[in-house]
Amino acid sequence: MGKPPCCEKDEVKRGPWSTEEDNILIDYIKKNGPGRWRTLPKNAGLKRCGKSCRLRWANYLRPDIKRGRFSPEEEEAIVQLHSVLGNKWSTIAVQLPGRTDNEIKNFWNTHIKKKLLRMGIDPVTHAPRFDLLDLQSILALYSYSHQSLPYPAPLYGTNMGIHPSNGNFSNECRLGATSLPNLGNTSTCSFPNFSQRATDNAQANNTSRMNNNGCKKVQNYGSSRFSPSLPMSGSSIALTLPSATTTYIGSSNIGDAENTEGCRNHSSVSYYDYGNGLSVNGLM
DNA sequence: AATTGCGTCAACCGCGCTCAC
DNA sequence: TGTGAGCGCGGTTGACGCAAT
Repeated sequence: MGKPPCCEKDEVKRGPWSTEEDNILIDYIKKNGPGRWRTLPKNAGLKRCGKSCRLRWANYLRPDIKRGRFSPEEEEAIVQLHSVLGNKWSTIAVQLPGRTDNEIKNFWNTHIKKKLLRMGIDPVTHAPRFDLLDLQSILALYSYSHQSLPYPAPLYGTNMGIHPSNGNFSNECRLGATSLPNLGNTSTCSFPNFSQRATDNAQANNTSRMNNNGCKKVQNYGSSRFSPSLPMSGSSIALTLPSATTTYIGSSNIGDAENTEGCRNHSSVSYYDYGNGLSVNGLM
């Protein structure tokens, strides 16, 4: 025997809620508390399905709901939680006070999912997908020379950093870049929601490479003259750079992004030639 | 000014789980 | 133990507003 419908469809109002209906529901729940949704509409005098009442309360009328845009911190938290929990929106919502599962789900589907796809990251597995990448995005995937990335790599909102084993500045431009310099003239690279991982901060603090603003500088390589070949075979991509010039970032922008105290959360990076052959292994 | 395309998000739908009887 | 009510969850839809043409 199938489950009967929760309410007779021709006897209930559907569609957007009016202010009057909202007020009736709020007043009723203030007096009686939430719950008993099936009988609530009749008791409150609403021509709505109980399910609709519960949804309206849970996703919109509840007093503890935080409205407005998601902060970069919330966005990154959602991505990280999703990489562990998958589409468990209600579980994810527990970690984000004031946000509803529906709101997070919508934000994921309309913003984050598309963003990850643009970055060449599979929004389901959170693994890199080279078949999703355009050329510039592929160029964002590189590591130290001939060194495998520690996959599953940090896939989002990461940044230039310090080599995890020797503390030297990294030439690593991890996943998280949404754009690389246009091949040819431009020499900037944008990173959304730039944030330093705790481990990198700790290592960075051991260095003395600070700019005048007290912001950390990070060695990087880049590519106003970058014209690599992209042989793709098997499980690796090799990027070959044309020259072997090592330099530190001259701009303080990267320092701004790295510094967690007193520096702007700027997110642009200047690129300089670094040299050496770089490879990304263990992918695909 | 009108039309079209796209992004956003509130609301709906169906399924599955839990628990009381 | 079986059944059904109650509820929560995740997927999907569609109305609306804005930007581009």
